[in-house]
Amino acid sequence: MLKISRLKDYGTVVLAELACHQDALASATELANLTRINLPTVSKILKILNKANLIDSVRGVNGGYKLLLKASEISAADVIDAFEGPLSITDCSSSKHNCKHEPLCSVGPAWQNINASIRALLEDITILDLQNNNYQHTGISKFAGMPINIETKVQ
Amino acid sequence: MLKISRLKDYGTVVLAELACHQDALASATELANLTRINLPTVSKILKILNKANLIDSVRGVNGGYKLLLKASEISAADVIDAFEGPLSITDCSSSKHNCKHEPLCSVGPAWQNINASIRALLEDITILDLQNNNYQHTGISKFAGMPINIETKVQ
DNA sequence: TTAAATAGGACTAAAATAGTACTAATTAAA
DNA sequence: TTTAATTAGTACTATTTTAGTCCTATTTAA
Repeated sequence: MLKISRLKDYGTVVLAELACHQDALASATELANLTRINLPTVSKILKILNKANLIDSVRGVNGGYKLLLKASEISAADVIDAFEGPLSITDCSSSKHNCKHEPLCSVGPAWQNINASIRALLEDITILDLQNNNYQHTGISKFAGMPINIETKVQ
Repeated sequence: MLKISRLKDYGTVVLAELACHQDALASATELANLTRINLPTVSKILKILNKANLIDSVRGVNGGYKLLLKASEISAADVIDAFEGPLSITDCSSSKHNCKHEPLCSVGPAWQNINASIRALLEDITILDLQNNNYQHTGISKFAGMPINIETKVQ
């Protein structure tokens, strides 16, 4: 399936929530309550986002987290990168080539372009866009009735 | 990670190989040799593609597979659909909503638009494009030097 | 000194994925 | 009519990835 993991999805939710707090600190506990995501999971996500320099942390009593950048300056691609480094749609769409199939693979190079396109798409979407749901794409209308039917799984 | 599975990637490779054979039948064994993908795996892929009506099969001695549509008529999205049904970038980007977070989730609706955009992108790419590596996207140049570094894993 | 909070890492459990193996059905050709 | 080549279908196992939890250390305000 072409998908981002649940943790990354939650990552955007937590960032969006942090954006609502502007420069005020929010603790992991508060964020867990606000987002209804379990505390240990929120905590884990915050550590990852912090390590990726998307948020700032303050330890000790009354500590917490806040955004280091504005919501409009954090892209969906940044979030994905925070969790695992730059994305790649297939193993061989990476720019490093050492796939044993490569000499025979007829489709590899094209995936690299596709990968770049998807990345470009995700670079253009910010946490602010996600919050406001103001992301629009010219091609959307074409798929107005498209049959998406992945089951929703909650923790 | 935002990625399609290896099996789907192989699916495009096998389809591209079949496209080279035009209307002649190619057996699973031949295709395995040509693509260097293990026979049992190629066999599994062919069954899936057949079930999805992307290819035709003939049983018995001298049997094999061939494309049902032209390479220019099969999109990357078709291949993904064949393996698992329509794609969805996050659980909640589906049009069916029963996520317990939904009443509080600030980002869900936007993911649905992003999902549609990525799907539109993949709908526009055909097996022929993949073969010829002639897929081009206006945004690519922007990411010419982008740091992709996912390790390549081969079977 | 204490309590609230983050940091980091280790661990377990669950889910997804890949790959393999086996049996049945089909068909051309000997 | 028998045999061998070939696909169909299904079930199984192993591996990998992901999610989630827990514990201990560190920091800091009160």
